[in-house]
Formats: sequence, C-alpha cells, structure tokens
Amino acid sequence: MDEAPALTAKQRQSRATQERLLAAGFDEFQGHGLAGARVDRIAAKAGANKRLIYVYFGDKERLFDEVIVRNVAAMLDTVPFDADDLVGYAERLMDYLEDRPELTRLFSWRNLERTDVSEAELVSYRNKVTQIARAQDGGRLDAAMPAVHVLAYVLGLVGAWTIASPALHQVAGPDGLRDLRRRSLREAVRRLLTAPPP
Amino acid sequence: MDEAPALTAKQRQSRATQERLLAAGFDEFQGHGLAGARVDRIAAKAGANKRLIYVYFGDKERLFDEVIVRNVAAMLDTVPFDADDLVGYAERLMDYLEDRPELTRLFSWRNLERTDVSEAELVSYRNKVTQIARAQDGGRLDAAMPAVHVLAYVLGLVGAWTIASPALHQVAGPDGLRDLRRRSLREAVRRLLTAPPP
DNA sequence: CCTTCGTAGGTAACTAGTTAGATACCGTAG
DNA sequence: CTACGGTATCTAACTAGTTACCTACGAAGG
Repeated sequence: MDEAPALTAKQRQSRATQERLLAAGFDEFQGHGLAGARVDRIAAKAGANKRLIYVYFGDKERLFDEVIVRNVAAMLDTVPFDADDLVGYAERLMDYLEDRPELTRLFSWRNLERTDVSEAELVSYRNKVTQIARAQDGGRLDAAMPAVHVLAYVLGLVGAWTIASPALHQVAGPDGLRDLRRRSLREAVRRLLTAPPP
Repeated sequence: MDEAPALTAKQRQSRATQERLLAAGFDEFQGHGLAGARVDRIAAKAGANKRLIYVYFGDKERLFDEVIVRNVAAMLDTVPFDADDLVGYAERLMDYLEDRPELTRLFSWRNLERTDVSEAELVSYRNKVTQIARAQDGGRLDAAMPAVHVLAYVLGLVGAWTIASPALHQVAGPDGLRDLRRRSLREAVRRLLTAPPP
C-alpha cells in the first residue's frame, strides 16, 4: 500500500507542514465556511507561513476542496455500507458523525458554498443505491419505494438530529442523550424498512 | 387587523424601500450567507442607497436576522402543525420548502452562522412537542419514542431531500420527481408512526 | 390659498481596516 | 554551492460602516 518512503528530512518536514495546514484549514472552515475563513488565521493556527498555503494548495478554495476530499474519504473508509443491515449502517454513521460535530458543519458549508459534484462522491452513492436495489430484488429488503428513496430517507433519519435547529435540541433536553437517540434511530430505520399492517 | 393606515406618501415610500431591502437581503443571504453577503450588492439589488440599510436595520447582521424572522413567521403561518395528521403536515411542509429551495438554503446558513436561539422558535417547537405528547397520551399516536424524537425524525424525513448532497439528487434522476418523492415521504412518515409486526 | 421652512427620506463620496495573494529574500540540508 | 522549504513584508482590491450634504413633502402661519 505505502509507497517507498525514501523521504529526506526536508521532505518530511514539508509533508508535516502540509498536514498542519490541512488540520488548521479543517478547523477554520468548519467554523467559518469558505467565505468566512481567513487565510491568515489558518496559517497562524498551523504555525506556518501564509505563503505556504499558496505553494502547496494553490489558493484558499483548493485548500477547502482538499480538506473536504480527505474527510469524505476518511468517513467512507471508516463507516462501511451494508444494504443488508441498514439499521446497523445508520447507527454507525450516526455515531461517527456525532463523535465529530464539526464534520457535519464542514459538509453543510460545502453543500452551500461549493455546488459542484465530485465523481468519487457520485460513484459512492451509485454503489449504495445499486446494493440496496439488489437487496430489494433478492427479497431481503422491503421494496415499497425506489432504492434511491430508501437511501435518502435513511440518511435523512441519520441526519435528523445533526441538522435539527439548535432550538429543537434545547427543547429535547435530557431526551436528547445519545443512547436514547440511538435507540430511537434504530427503531425509526427499522420501521422505515418494514411494511406496517394494513 | 390592520392598523389605521394613515400613511403619508413619504412613509409609504419608506416602507417600500425597506421591503425592497429585505427582499434583496433574502436573495443575497440565501446565495452567499451572512459572511459572504455584500452590503453593496444588497443595496444595488434593492435599487436603494447602502446607507438606508444602516438607517432601517442597524447593520448587516441585524438585516439578516430580520430576514430570518420574517421568513420563519411566514412559514409557521402558512404550514399549520397538526399532531393528529403528521403525514399531512410532513407533506405540506415538504411542498412549502420545495417550492422555495432558497428558503432551505437561508435556514441552513442561519444554523451555521448564527448560533443563538430565538424565544419565538423555542415556543414554536415546545408547542409542537406538547401536541405530539398529548396525541400519544390520548392513544391517537404511537408512543414508541419520546415526542421530541417523533418531531425530530418527521422533520428529518421532510428535510431528507433538501439536505441531501447534490450528488444524491443526480443519482436519483427521474426517481427524484416531486410527486414520487411525496408518495414516498407519506409512506415513510406513516411507517415511522406505525408499530410494525414483531 | 400660498409661501415658508423643518424634517423625513435619500444620495454621493470617503475612510479605516481587512484580505487574498505576490515579491523578494534567507538558511540550511544534501 | 544550490535548490528547496520557509519567512517577512508589501500591495492592490475590497468592504462595512460614516460623514456631510441634498431634495422635496407637507404642516403651519399669514
């Protein structure tokens, strides 16, 4: 997997600086978005010179894109999709996102500020839909609605709390505790996928 | 209902200017958010002088807040909540939001850029939760999960498509057509509220 | 009536402070 | 001794908010 890592000390330092810039960029972008982010703050947080952002990434926008790509990839790697266990998938995804509230913020900014769609993301969604459709065809999954809809609504349920207005969280109070939310999410997804009695 | 409308020509003109600024603000804010919005653009779109934003609203931020308040109020007025017909409520809300895609964008920006919670919004949510709890107590609504969760997940299903990544919409293709989505949403909410067979 | 004049509504131009990105230069590993 | 990684500093373009000024509506006195 790893390439021959014949790195000089200088190269290693350079990579480390890039990583610090990416981490600082994540921090800044999740907090302020692309338009609100300040290049100087990113450099300061990274303990690096502003100039290096332009050397390594081109400009602010491309740094943003790189931050997104990395975080999407990490999420896809860590939370495996399983059309035959959508309840479990939903639960794992919820846990992943709730452990990283800043990640949801970052993705929200991206949806608002960068409209273009990456090929990788398209492929990822298409795969999921195909797997769901296959499970439906095989009779292992309820087929009351198109596969894309199943995916959309499962993701809608997962995101329900993270996109909910802060006001709703405040109203939820102790009912908003994580394991209670997780139980309800499991039940909600289960119901979504089960034909109720007529 | 209407106050004595003894308005001079000047006053009427002033009101009209304020309305134009609010409309232009909506347009600018839904597109660029608070940080990305440009006061000069808002004034230009409104065909008004920049100065008037400061005269009438104080500053950019307070204009933003005013735009939010108005649009939240309009939505709450137009889409009545009914704990005994959550399927219908979900459908009406989805239609309202899908007729106004910019509105969802505006609300997303607000959730990201303005963390404070208005009292009016809290009251609105509390009322809804109370109504749901009452329907549960009266046996008219499934009580498998706390009332707040019911509300959160219904709203999650409604928002599923509007918050979905553009990539998912692209994958959906013709399956993403409105009336098909509406049918699926009705079914999804119905299932959420119906205990499935064991 | 009609003329005066205060003032609400509006405008143009400016300012102080940021901001993304560029230039020119330095130090040290290799 | 040179090229790569890094730094300090500059700058041109913007941007939110201000200052100073204008215009004409409409009320009030004659």
